[in-house]
Amino acid sequence: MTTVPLRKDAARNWHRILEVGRGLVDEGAPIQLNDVARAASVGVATVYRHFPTPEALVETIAGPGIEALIEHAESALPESAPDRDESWAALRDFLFAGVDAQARDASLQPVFAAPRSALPRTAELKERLAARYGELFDRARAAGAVDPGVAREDLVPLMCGVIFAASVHPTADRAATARRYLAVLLDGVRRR
Amino acid sequence: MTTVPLRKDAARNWHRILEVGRGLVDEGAPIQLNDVARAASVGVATVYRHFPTPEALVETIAGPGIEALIEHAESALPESAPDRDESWAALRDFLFAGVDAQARDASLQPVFAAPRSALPRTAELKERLAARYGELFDRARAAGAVDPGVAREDLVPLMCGVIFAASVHPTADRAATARRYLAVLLDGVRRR
DNA sequence: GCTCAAAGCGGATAGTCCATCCGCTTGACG
DNA sequence: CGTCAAGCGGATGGACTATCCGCTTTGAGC
Repeated sequence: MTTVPLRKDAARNWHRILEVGRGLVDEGAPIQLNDVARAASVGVATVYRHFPTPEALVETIAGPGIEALIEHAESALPESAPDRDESWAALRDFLFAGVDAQARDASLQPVFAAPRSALPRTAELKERLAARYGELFDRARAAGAVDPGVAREDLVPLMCGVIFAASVHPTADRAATARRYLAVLLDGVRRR
Repeated sequence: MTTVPLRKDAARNWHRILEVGRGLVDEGAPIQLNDVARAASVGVATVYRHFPTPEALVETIAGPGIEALIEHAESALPESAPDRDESWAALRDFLFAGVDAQARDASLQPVFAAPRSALPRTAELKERLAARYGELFDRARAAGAVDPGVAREDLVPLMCGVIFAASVHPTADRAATARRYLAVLLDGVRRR
């Protein structure tokens, strides 16, 4: 992955495109690369060169958000202490953080929900995040805090499901609904 | 809603179109009305006349599935007896039935997940179904079997979320995963 | 500061897909 | 059988996608 540094103009355009893309994502608009080009005052080909598909653009937009989640997870992990309640609390907090992030940043949802193969650029990031979540999960599970019917691989799907469910509910505040649903779900995930 | 009966040829075409549409839905293909027309040996305009959008076609395809769920619910409801465990079991069984149906019939998912306003044709059916689920829910709730943080209006979103989560999970058997997730979720919904 | 190779640019345009319109056909009914 | 409205079909304009290629800009080397 040794990338030659971009030429000055190319870097400028890259940022402009990303900015426009971020704006579109935030307002929930569908991403059409020709429109992005016009809005960024850039040729169509320039957009397509940097981002061959809308998904590639969204992926790149989502990058920082994923990294933030990873850092969040890493900063809190090392304090070990596999006490049952603590390990559960740590897992729960990160799931809430993940749901909050997805509710806040619309670029995350499609990236998390997409199959691994569809997102070459973020595959490695997702891997790292999954590994962090997995560690938290394993600790909680080892401490006996988790229902044995739930596995590591279920965490991301379940988080996506929570966000999706909240977006189906015809409510103004999607984030609050998502938190509520996650709370209910976690009552089921927690072992009794 | 007094509809003039269709002319013989129109009815024939209508069925052909629906059949083709059902096939496409079953194989998970995206629905393009021009393709449907060709596959049904029918003019494009004929398809558009019956179904102005792909959603309208899916809606109609989903109709019988929704009706089956309604009947299922109605046939079991009247036996009243608001005993706590029984009312919970009835609610649970119908949620499982709903999830199973969605896993089996791909046309249901978009219809359930769509906002009321987007689906003029099925709005009334969805209403009826929601009313049935609502009754089951209210009975269970009145019997104290349900977590007070969950409301009637949450049932459909949560079911959609379960299906969505299962479809994110990279597994062969989506139906089984969905059932598993629903079981976990219901552990959280049930009052302890 | 000048030169020049190559990295990068942009927009014209060919390829697709979508949905409407309108002249023709067919079924219903007396 | 004749009438005529309901219904048919596909040609076609409009929108969107993505590529190609001739031109411009950059920056490394002198």
